[in-house]
Amino acid sequence: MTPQELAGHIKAALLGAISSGQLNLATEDVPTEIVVERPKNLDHGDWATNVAMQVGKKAGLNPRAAAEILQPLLAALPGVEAVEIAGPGFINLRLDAASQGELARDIIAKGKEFGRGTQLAGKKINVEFISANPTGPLHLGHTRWAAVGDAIARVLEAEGAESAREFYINDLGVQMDKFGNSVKAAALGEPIPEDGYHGAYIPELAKQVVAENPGISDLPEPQRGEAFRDAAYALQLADQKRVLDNFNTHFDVWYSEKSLHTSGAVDRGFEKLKSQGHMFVEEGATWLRTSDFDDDKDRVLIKADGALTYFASDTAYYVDKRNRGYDLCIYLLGADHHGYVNRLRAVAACAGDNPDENIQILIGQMVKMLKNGEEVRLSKRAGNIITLEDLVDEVGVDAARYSLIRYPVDSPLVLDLDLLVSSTNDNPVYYVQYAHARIASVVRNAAELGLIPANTSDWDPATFDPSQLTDDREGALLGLLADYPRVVASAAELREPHRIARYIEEVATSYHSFYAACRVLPQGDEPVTELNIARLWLCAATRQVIFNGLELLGVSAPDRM
RNA sequence: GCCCGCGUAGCUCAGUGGAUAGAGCGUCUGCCUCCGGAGCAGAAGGUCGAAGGUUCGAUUCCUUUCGCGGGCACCA
Repeated sequence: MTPQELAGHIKAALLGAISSGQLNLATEDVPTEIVVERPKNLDHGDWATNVAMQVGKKAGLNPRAAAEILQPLLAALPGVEAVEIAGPGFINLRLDAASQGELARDIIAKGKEFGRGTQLAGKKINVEFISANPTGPLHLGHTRWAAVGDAIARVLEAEGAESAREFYINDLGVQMDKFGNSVKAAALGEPIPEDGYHGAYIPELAKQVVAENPGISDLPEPQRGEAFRDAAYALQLADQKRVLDNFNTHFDVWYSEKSLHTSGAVDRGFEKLKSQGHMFVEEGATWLRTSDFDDDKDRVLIKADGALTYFASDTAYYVDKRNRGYDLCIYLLGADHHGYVNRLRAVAACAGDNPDENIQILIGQMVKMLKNGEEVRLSKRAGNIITLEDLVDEVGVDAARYSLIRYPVDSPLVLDLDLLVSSTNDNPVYYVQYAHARIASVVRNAAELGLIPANTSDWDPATFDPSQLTDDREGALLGLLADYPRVVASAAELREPHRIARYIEEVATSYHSFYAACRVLPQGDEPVTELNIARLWLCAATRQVIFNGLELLGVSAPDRM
């Protein structure tokens, strides 16, 4: 029995108590969602609910009295072994082994589908992240979002949303010209302009541009400058794509800022804003009255000299996303962009949307790398910025992704490289992957011994007797596995994939504990028992949950390490 | 000055109003004749920055305050 099913039963019991007159409560005072949780302390039971405390007051009873009315009704439920009232009015439920163990069968039947939900079914969500200038390698700040943004999209999809990962290419403006001029200068052997780009990748890029474009240095200006800029841009963007692909983050849409202007999207955006009545002209400039909606000042769209601001692109881009059919636009921005939150929300409001529904902006704090106890500041590739590739070179893709996703994004993150390459308990990614590999090994051995087919999809449900799983550690593990769908749902709702990571770490811990105490395979020439088989089902179910969880993080689940 | 985030064990950090506040590291004590010891079992370690408030109940929500980090543009 899953906690969701249990919650349904409890609600039915509650409604039953009302209709039979045992409980004097209006049906609209029945909570729509009954909270069923794993108690922190498992001595309290397998599951706990606080409904009695929620409805007690409304029913004119103290919480314990309300709990006492519900107690016999819950005790009569199939699969419920014991019901206790504790503390201020918690109702603690204990399931019998068979009912609790059924879950393993359910998990194996569902496979990769286990844990997926429908909370966001039918929603089209645009998740925009990284959006770096194509003028250099991706740095550590981008890297955090490369991992977390992708994981958020995966988690949203697990709850039924149709999500698109989108990369906004800032390919317009003076930065591009500075970049082009820097590459050109490097190619021509001239000093790179003071305000240009000085990373070590610039001369390399220059070499490549010249090699691929014979005669480019001999073009007349301004064609030469443009040719350098465009060629370097193409190479740099391709490099960003390559790096991200290698990082297991695959964008669905690469959206060019320049194309906003050439496609007429900017004009359409302005029309939209004008039609909503929030644009005005003052001192020769055209403004958007964002201060109508919580922004601290109005923003310029068209400068007095007729040039468009960057903010104009932002507004057009938002309107364009909505025109492309996204119900919700999520922006994942660095801490240095936090001043954008209110103005972007105001843009949504100015476009006639609901900022609480159609737009969401998440701010990620800074990332630092530590090596030998000191902050790493120098990159081989890019001089004084650390790149995504530097991190991957040091620790590999799995450890990099996992450790970036493992923490909530709103606190600054310090990655200790020495720890991330260590193969022990203190390195969470290996701890989790190890549990997965260990289970795979047990199942492999079982198949070799002829206990069970190698592939779980060939396992015969009739051979599984869940009532065999009576050990406390088996119960603890099963209860934890049952919680997985709820963890995925809350990770999706809160856009916090780190919850998945923390959860599968708990699963790994619980599994190791079970494994140490409960022998799975028969020893020596012992006969095969139903208990052996039941434990194999539990092992396979655990492996599936770890696998599914790692997949939502974009981290591999190896069968051998 | 104004805005945002963060203050939880010696360290790095979890904890979307619930029971005795958790994990890893570090320190200390145990466990390899058999399924992967990259593991397990246990001990010690806390005025949840501070003060008020809301609540049956606050680390969690609100106010004030102290400390730390980040941000303010007719830049991109």
